[in-house]
Amino acid sequence: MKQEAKSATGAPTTLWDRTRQLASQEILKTALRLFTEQGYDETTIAQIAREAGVSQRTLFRYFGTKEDLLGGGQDRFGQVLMDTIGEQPADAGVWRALRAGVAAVLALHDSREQALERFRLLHNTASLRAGWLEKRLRFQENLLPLIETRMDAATDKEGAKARAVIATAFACLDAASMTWVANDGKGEIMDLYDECLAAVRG
Amino acid sequence: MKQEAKSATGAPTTLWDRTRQLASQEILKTALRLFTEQGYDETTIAQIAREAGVSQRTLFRYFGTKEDLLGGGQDRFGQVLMDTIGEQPADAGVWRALRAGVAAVLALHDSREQALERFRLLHNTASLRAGWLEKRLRFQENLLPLIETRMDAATDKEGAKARAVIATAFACLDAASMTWVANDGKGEIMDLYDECLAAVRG
DNA sequence: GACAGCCTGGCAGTGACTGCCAAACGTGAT
DNA sequence: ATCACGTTTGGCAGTCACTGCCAGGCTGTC
Repeated sequence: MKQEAKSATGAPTTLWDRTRQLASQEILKTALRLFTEQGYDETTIAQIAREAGVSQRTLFRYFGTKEDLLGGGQDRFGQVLMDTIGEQPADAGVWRALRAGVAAVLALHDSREQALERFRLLHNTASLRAGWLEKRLRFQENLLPLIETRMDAATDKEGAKARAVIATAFACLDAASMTWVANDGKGEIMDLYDECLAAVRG
Repeated sequence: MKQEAKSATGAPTTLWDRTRQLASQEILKTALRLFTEQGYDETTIAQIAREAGVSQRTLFRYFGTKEDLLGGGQDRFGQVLMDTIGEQPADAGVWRALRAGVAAVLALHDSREQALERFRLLHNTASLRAGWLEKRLRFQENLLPLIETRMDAATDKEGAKARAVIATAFACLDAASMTWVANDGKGEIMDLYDECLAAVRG
């Protein structure tokens, strides 16, 4: 726990760090391959560990849960979301701020293909969906204070309205990404998002 | 599989049916008690089975999963939702129809206290929340055709807008029930729902 | 080169959940 | 009352995700 890690320019990376990263990538790659090949539920941790060349115990040390093997940096999503929304000008409305956050998160994907593959897996696997929705709820809760300050906070007793607004934004993202996947990645998710939000807000 | 069960007036209920129902209720009662006493995650299936006087195997035959032990008839929720919305007059808008559905589901709870207890458990237990959200997503998907016909369906390629509208309604229900729980059951959920929807739709 | 520290693998255990099988029990006909 | 039949039940073993614990190996430091 000595915090030696140099952030950007990885000059003084120790061998450990490099090995760690290598193993991590290998595990992630193997997992994603097996998931898409045979499905999430049909792939066991034992199999991933075996094919990645590590022990189950080690795999669990890198990724605490099976879900974490998909969407490597889900925690990063939350961070980017918070940061982006926080950086929006104070006079930008809630909807504009939320839109910016959503766009920023979507921009995080490495490639269109990877994003499509992830979303497809996500929307077609019940167990994954559940986990994802849960994690997302936590993001929403973190966002609450940020959004509340952008609304007429005083009259609101317990943040019900702010919660509803945030949840609606995510609901539109959901609808948009689902439709995007159903159309095999045709068009832009953000366009769909805008359409959805327009349909909701009349 | 002889379909002998008489629907309403249970006159010709066999001993089997009665025993079944009794056991089912006993299990459900025990589970709810233990969940509220010591928490969902801290309660094991073994304990519930022991205290309810049945084997684990039997418990799993009655309720397929641990989650099913809470919210005994979650499937019924979906049914009532569909039925109610289907019965709304054709010229009622989507929002009115959805509101009626939400209200009908909320009216299904035995008592205010029970509803509060359930919601509290739900909102405070990550694993439960996940399962609930997942099940709800399936309801939403079932609702799609019903809502789509009430919107200008033709222009919509893949039901993105309908999905967004439905998800938004549930998002408001979420925000409302969360706030309701936070306020220890003060006020009416439907009032909060209306407030939330108003905040979203401007 | 030696000591300290992290990383790894293996092992045993927990908890939800499932398939299988034999025993117990309700049910309808004789 | 009894018998055959179908249902229900409990126990057992097994799978899978996941967690502590411990010994052994490799790395970094002095």
